[in-house]
Amino acid sequence: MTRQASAKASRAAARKPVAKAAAAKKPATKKANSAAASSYHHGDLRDALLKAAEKILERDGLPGLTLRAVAREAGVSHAAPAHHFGDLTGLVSELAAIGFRQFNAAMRAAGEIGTTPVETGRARATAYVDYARTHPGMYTLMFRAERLDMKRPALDEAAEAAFASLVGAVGADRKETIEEQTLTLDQAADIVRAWSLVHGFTSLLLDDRLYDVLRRLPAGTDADALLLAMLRRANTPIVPQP
Amino acid sequence: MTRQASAKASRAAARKPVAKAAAAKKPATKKANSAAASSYHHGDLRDALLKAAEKILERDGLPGLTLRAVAREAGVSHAAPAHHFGDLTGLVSELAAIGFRQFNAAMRAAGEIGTTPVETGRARATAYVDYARTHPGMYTLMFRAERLDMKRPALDEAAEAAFASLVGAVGADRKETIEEQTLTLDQAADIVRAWSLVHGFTSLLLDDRLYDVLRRLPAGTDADALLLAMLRRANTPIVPQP
DNA sequence: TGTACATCAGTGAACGCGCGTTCACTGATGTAC
DNA sequence: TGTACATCAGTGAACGCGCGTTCACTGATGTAC
Repeated sequence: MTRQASAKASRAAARKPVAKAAAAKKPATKKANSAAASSYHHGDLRDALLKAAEKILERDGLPGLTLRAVAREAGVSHAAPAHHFGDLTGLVSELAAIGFRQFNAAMRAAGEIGTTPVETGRARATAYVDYARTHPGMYTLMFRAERLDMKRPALDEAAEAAFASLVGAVGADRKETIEEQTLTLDQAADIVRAWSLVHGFTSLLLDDRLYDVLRRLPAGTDADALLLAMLRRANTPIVPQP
Repeated sequence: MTRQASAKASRAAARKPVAKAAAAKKPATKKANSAAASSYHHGDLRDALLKAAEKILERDGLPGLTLRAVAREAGVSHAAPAHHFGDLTGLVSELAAIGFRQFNAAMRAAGEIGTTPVETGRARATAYVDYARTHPGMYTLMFRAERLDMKRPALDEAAEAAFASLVGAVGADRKETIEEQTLTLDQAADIVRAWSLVHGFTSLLLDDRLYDVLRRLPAGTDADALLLAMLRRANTPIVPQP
């Protein structure tokens, strides 16, 4: 079966099975489920569309993420997503907000690890790269999509929260509380330095640009080892002092 | 006049003026110009298509770079680019190779600046960011286009040459000649560290993600100042030693 | 010097595709009475 | 408890758009003789 044919088939049939599955799971909770039990009204389509969008994003990449593809994946008519999100920018921006929340949660959890600043920093950096590797589509969407509307409240809020975490972490390394509203040049430099280092590594890794380095290393040295080595070296001056 | 209408008009008329202009410029040099003087055979269409592609890339971004748009910009039929490059991947890969050559030349020129390693490193980093800022489309194409065929000889060669420059520069900082074929983990760590730092900064800058930092800095502090401050800080440990 | 001819760069019409958007519609929901 | 009705989530047909690809073709070039 071709992909188109399969999509066509599911378009016709998917709505009912989905509704039935939901109904079978919790058949009695009427108030919460009455909508989902129907085959016409989905009940929680907005959420289902976002889940479908994430799935497509990770499977087919950003170019595959279209309103029609999302509708297809969710088994609804192709006009339904526009109903909920207005246009692709709307959907994609809401999806990115979810990404920032996931990402921020991972960062904060990692911040609890380790007893020394060095250990904690390492844990955070590793979590950063890990999130990007397990959610490459999301990461790409969050950090380089031209299509995002950063002024959307949900997205703006989530992105600001992630930034605040970064600022807090750098402040902790500097043994101070950074007043977020006005940064000194030194504080900004440290923030941008940490961010650039790990974001740059992540970007190069996702774009397959570290291959040239990795293949020249002793067999068995993987990206994780390279990241840790880089972080270790990052604690020494780039240019040796005379 | 709408963009479509204008494109339509130029499609019909552009070939002749172009040929005439070329003929007027060097009317006598027969051998070099006999092809360009004709209105049917372009003479150097391959080159003209690449120039048109670069123009579109910088003006409309990667999504605007299509075979048809390139043909339109060059004033030839839309089937002509396929004739020269096979498909979009071919054209885009050749274009990226040009980008890597430009980029590498800029890096090497910057490497001549400065008398101390710190000054030279700063010049190189600045040149790196400057190239990306003056050629954002090209930079994006080179470092994140999924569409590139890195196995194309021209592209592979140009990208490898740029990488070799980086390795050489890091080797100079380490006061050693790095044998490119087999890296130690420490050498690789330093290479990736320098690259990640400047590539990360560049990516965040191009994607407008440094806005949150810049707007919190004293008025007048621009991206250049932030870059220099970051490089200065990068010569101290991330986490202060106890 | 002139002519015939192979080559091939570039044309333009045609095709099918997937997309976003629009819009009159349908059918389930929940509230007012 | 039952009925009427407003609401609105979701449908599906239709539209126009730009794209890549194909292919028979045309017209300039340069070489062979």
